[in-house]
Amino acid sequence: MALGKDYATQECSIARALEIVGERWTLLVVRDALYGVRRYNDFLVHLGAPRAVLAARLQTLTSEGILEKRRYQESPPRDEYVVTERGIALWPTLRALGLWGREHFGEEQLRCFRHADCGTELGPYGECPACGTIVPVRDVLMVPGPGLDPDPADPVSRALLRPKRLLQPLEIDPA
Amino acid sequence: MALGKDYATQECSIARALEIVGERWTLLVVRDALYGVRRYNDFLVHLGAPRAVLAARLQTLTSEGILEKRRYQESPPRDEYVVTERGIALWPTLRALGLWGREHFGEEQLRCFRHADCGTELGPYGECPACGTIVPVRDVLMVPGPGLDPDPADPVSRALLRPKRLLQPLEIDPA
DNA sequence: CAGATGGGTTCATTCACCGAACCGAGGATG
DNA sequence: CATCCTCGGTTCGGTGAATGAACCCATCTG
Repeated sequence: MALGKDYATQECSIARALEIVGERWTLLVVRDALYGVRRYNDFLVHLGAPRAVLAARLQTLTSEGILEKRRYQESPPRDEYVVTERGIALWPTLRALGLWGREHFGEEQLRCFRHADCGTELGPYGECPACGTIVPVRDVLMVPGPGLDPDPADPVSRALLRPKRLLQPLEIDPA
Repeated sequence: MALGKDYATQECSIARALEIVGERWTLLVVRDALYGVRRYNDFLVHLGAPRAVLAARLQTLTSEGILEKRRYQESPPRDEYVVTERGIALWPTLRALGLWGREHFGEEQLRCFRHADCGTELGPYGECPACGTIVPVRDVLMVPGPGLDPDPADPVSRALLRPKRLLQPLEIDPA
């Protein structure tokens, strides 16, 4: 966690994980990356985090192999941050955390996750109750739930209103 | 999260969850509570967190209904912090996080979780592969894995070496 | 050429974390 | 009955991270 006192004495994989993704904003960056956000500016707009903090987080996530920075156009040179397998592997954690948050502190469902192949809503562990299998992240379809603001201010949130598969790059309409 | 900028604009259950359990040390306190730690001093010794921070976290966790503070003896008056159902519901999150940490950053397994009824090691979602059911947290048996230091310095870590069920109050030997 | 865009860096302020010291109630010890 | 010890904190000065606003620079666009 790169603070004065780290979790080094902990001898625990949870602590080790938190050293990497336990800092403020980090898990939300990964969440957005799974939702298909890839560009610095889109993260910035959607998260509302300070620019310096975002830059630092993208840096660490990249060096830890959770995101990958890659050039997607020359002239002007532009990079995007794409989530790797290691980042995708955080999906069960984020799923569990989101479920806990909704069940204990949220009223309405904000986002709904379905098995893209059959349309069934995912169970608590990311499994498809109909097919009886764990749904790969690429086959998860995210659709807005009833509690979500239907007309958000920022274009990234607007783009996230459209049903889309996880990991699919986000398409922002010029609007 | 009670910082200058909170996650309020996020409209997301993950962000809401992180506002509550996303601060430094918080998830480790919950982890210890699930492991059976209940007393201020035991948390202190095992975590190595600053006293003020620990007190603050126990306070928030209690007011959020994740721990419950209760008198377990008069004279001298002593309280313990017992994890509630809401706290127990964080088990899937911690399980997923620990698994991710071990698979991607740990070498050896530090702790092993088994179905107490049949001894089978839990699957990634906390299910028993033999029985085919999700194992209730109370029926999870925690045993030390090969990577765990067999002779730790503090008495809490030593007590956690003995196989024990989750939630079962920790017994520290006087030693 | 002026302005916009994308992706940052710099900087002063604020705030949380840190560790050490202190504190008070209530046994235990001699 | 004076002292020490334990438990569960609080207080406090110092440090380092987060914040938000400003600035920067290369490249398009009009």
